[in-house]
Amino acid sequence: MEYNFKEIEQRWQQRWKEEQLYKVSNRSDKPKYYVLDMFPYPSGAGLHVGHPLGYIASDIYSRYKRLCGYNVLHPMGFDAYGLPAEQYAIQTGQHPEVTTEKNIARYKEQLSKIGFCYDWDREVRTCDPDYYKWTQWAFCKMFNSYYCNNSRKAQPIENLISYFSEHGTQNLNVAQTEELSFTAEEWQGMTEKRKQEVLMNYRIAYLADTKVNWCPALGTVLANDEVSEGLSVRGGHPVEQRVMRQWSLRVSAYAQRLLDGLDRIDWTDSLKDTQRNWIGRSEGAEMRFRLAGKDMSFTIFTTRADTVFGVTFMVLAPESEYVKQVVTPEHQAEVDEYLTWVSRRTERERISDRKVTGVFTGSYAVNPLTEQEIPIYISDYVLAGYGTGAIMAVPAHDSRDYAFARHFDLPVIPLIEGADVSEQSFDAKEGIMMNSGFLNGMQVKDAIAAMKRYIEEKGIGRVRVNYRLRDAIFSRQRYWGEPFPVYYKDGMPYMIQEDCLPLRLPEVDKFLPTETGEPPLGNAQLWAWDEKNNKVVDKSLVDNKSVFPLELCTMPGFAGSSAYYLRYMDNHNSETLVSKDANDYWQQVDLYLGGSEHATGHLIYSRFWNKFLFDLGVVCKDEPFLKLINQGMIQGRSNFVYRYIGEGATGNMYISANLIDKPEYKEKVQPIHVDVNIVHNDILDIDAFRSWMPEYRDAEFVLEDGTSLTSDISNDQASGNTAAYICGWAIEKMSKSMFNVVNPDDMVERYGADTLRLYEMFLGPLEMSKPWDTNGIDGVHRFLRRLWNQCENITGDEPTAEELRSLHKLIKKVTWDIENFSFNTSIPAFMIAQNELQKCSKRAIMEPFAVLLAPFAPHIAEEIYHRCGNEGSVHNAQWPQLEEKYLVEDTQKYPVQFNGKVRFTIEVPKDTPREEVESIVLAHADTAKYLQGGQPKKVIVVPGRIVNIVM
RNA sequence: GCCGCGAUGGUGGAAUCGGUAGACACGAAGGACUUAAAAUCCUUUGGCCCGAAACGGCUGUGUGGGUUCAAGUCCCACUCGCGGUACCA
Repeated sequence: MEYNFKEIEQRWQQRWKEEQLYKVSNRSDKPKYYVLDMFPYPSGAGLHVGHPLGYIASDIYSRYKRLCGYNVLHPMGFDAYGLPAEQYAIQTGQHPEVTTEKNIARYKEQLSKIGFCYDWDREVRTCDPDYYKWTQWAFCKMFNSYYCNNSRKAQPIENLISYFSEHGTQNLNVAQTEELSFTAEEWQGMTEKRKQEVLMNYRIAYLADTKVNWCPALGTVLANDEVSEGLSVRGGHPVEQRVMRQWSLRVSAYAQRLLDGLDRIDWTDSLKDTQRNWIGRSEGAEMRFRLAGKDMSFTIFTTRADTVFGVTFMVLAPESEYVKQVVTPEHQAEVDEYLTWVSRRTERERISDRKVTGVFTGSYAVNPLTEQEIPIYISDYVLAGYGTGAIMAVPAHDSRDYAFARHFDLPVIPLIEGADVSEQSFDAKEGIMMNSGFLNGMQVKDAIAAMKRYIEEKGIGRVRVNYRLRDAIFSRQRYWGEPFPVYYKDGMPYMIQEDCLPLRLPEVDKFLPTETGEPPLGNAQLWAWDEKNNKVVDKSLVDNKSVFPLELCTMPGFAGSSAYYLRYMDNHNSETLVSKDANDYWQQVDLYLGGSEHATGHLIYSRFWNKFLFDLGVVCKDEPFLKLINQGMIQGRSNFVYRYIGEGATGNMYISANLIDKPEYKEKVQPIHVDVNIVHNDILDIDAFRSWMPEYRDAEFVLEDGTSLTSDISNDQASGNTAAYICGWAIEKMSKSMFNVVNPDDMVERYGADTLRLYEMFLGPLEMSKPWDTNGIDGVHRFLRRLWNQCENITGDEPTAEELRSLHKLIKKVTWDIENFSFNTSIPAFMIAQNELQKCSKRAIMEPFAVLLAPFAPHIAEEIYHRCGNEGSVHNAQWPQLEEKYLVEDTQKYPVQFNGKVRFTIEVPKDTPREEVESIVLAHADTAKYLQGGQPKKVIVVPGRIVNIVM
């Protein structure tokens, strides 16, 4: 009987659905295992063949764990808020909800065809009010919390308020935007509004004027991880710097815990390194520099306290608070001009153009150690957001300071013996100090420590740890996102009561900013908060007494994706984000699979979010994802035709790939992308090409054998031309514009889901990037067809020792592979076993075979399992147990090497002693031949492995 | 620049603990079956050399060194490719 994959797959998918095979309970005696795929954004383009790679791997692992007796949670849902749907809405007027709904339906259809074991009853969507209720809830909790550095956890803001009324800021050790100082009396004397302003300095979710990445084209602010090389990651639009009042999350408070936590989780080193770099911890010192002739000082941060004796100038960031205090009247105009120029530069210009710029302020600072006066400059190579926004410049030992000093002709004082600073700075933290007073003769490392001590003793500064990690900007001037549960009273934000959540996203008549430049929610009519009745009312009712305006920004993409893994544990719970029972049972994600592109975004934010919830006592684990695997990208394999552009070119003649290096065509052809779907094994379907686009209708070709094919088709047929047009190829990103997108639906249609799943795994190691080449898929499809035919009539015969050996070899291999996420090597193992067993259709062999195959190819495995006479599902079976006794062989093969080269092999009884193996080899007829009369110097016998004779 | 990852036939890749490099699959070539095609099956397939033949020789895992009886695998230096990051003091 023909292997009718379509019929088999549809039938079983239907039946599994009816029987709710994949429904997962939160109550079970079995041990739990939680497998999670990264939250997909349902884009309008649908899935291409690269997307399911990770899903297939996680599906295999989930099914394997299930067969091993675990209760496996393997959910799927959608990160449904986001820019593309909204941009589409702006262009077409189609409500993003409608587009999103449609895209999700398409994704689910595509996913279900591939036969994943998701429990769809647990699906979540970030745009669902029942879901974003908990996003808003967490935000309120963050607003009402501050971070205590002593207890190293988030605390209720009330604790801080009572501390202030008793002690003011004395001995306060908490995360804060800037260091404030006031007494208990001063606190008590503050107005309500002033108190609220002060508290903003400490809240974990806070409103502040911050320098943001503003993207004019998208009309919104973007987070650092949403910007790459000065362009928005989504859409590639230019981004500029602006100061705006924004919601932020005090992620930086958790910097140290985010760093420490990395040591306790099983992620790849590269991913951990990326996060460590992003967090960017550096230990250094803050030091106060007095202003010459003024009763004023400012603070800088340095990791090279040892170099104070070499400071020849100071530099402030253009945005630094200190700038206006330092500029002298004579230099005001020049400084203003510079500041204007800097503010006009886009981020992109700043990155691409590295020339030295800056301006002198007219003021001098006093070096606290040498008492020398040194000029203060402003330059944009100093960043306002890091350290204190001010540096002491040591040109001899910092390349940026060096460039600046050379440009402005400032002195360079070398501080390390033997360092040549005539051409460039000496940045390495090594060597012996000189020109440095009491540090002279010390190693750099000791000098840094000594200077830190000195600074603290003399009260010039203090030891300090800085992090590169910034607070996350949390406002977006967009429509399609979670609304903030916030209204404004006297200019200060207040949270909507918990029991009134969710605050639903209102309807708007257009998705663009308002005429006054407010975000799209400014277009909503029903968008004001009635504090008395606790409900949303028409904004015309705003009286600022009991009815107040609501926040107009929405939350960013990472808001909804930061705690979704918790919601899957208990997605129907309307009382809490996740019940204690459910959380205690599922604990955390055991295996998380997804792309490494989330290293500095989602994977930082959700670790932060989870730690905050952990501090609140809502979750029992302080790390969300125990083990994480990055799947590699599937790249596209593009095909090209080569248009002739040399002499006499018609612009419509194409040269076959292997001819283009010939002298008559070399450098006279232009490669043009051609749709990979009209190319098979690099041979162009000429008719399909001619009808692909009107411009190719009369295309002419020079074929592989050098003959030409004109547009006169009858002529070609008459000549009986059998040569082909061969296309060139290249590995590129899979994208529409390269015409190399391959759709999983087409693959399922042509080969079936089981073949697609097997082939995606067969392509190569999960973590590595690899090109998709449909050409190879026939191989795995043939394997399934052979297997199908082999299982036509299952018998009850006793298996032979050979057959049992093949089976148990397979059990051993596949079990090891799955445990080690080496899925690509399992497929050949199945092929080899099938080949060894091709005459075997015994139930005792094929039934366990089917169970082994079930995680990889669930449909055909189910069919074979049922042919073996089973009623229940193969997916409820038990993973076959390896029995080593079947693998034991009674003989042992030894390759025999002479000077490391294998010459022949011998076969001896198993467990032949080393000495005996040696004498057998030396007595072997061929040995004399290879010794060529010489004597072996040494004979190495590695028991069970190899023999090497050294001559 | 810095950090990370990678490089093995025409192609994707295998070699899991330092022990027969190229498993498995694609492609290609040849053959069987067939009126024919498709499908299926069989043989060959890293390169070079010798030869009537081979269970024949040499060479071979990006480059150059090294350690070892033995290196794709370990060490040192380098080249190229991919990804991340970018004035973080």
